[in-house]
Amino acid sequence: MEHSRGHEVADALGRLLRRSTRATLYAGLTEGLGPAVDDVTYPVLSGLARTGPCSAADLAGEIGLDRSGVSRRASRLEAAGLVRREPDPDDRRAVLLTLTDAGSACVRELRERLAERLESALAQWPADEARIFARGLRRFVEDGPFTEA
Amino acid sequence: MEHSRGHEVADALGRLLRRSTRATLYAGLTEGLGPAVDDVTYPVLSGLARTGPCSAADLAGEIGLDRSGVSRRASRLEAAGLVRREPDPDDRRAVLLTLTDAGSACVRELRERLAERLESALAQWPADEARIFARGLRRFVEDGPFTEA
DNA sequence: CCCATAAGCGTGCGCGGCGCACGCTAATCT
DNA sequence: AGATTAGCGTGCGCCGCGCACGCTTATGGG
Repeated sequence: MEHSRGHEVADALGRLLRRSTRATLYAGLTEGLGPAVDDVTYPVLSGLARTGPCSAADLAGEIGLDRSGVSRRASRLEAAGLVRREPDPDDRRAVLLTLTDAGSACVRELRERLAERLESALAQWPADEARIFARGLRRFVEDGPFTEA
Repeated sequence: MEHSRGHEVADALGRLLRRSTRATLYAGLTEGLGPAVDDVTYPVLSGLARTGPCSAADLAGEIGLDRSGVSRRASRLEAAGLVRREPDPDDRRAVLLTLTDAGSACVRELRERLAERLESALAQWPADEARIFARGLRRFVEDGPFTEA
């Protein structure tokens, strides 16, 4: 078949990922939140909000880059008062990255803004189609071709 | 509402984009196709296949990065015989990037591999859900929050 | 109990891609 | 015809990334 489902998804997915680097979706999203929070540091905040207090190594595995990068980004966020480094009570080598209250508020604000954009993008869709798409996207990410590297 | 549709999509989308950089989806995809074709040059090939012969500037707009980057990537692909630079017959300043036969074959192979991966990921879904998801994703990318930068 | 090995962390370093800006050629406008 | 504009390739500086090193601390074996 000329246009299988796989091809269709592959095509759309490729364009999606490509466009995302252009960052029309994230453009200006971090406006007014200080220079420390941008599209580079955002994954750390977001991931940290998802996992809770967490070592840099574990967080790196979660968001998919090197431990060193996470550590550096965390340092930037720490300087801005959005992330705190706490000693792990169970292991004196380890350091737990934690969101401060300001950090939590920041990620909440960002998620709100992003959700708003997406909401408006989906607003014109047929309701059940939007519902299935949202569910499908979640399922695709969780059970999809990303399981393990 | 605590978990609006927008939040759901935002969450899944963020994880998707983050995971994609980790490239579990694209990992090993370009195996055996020579050193010139990788996840960096792939967008140029893919975009070129979509647009047909095209200037570097236009292609840059299409895939969302700087003209210079496209030009450099094209040079790599040109050296590998996958892309050819042709003078634009209508404008002697302009240069049209074109896929060679080998380039076309290469992008066809890549799309095939990627589609295969996605197909198998979607295979276990309820059929109509997969269908709606695929349609939705396409719609989301084309009409969605990416229109214009 | 003590020493060797391993785990966790931060950081210096080299690599590579990206965007800006320059110089050049060719088209367009007055 | 001269001036301005558009299109192209490329040199340059910047920044993020992954590797590897040194340090501290936990763990396991003699």
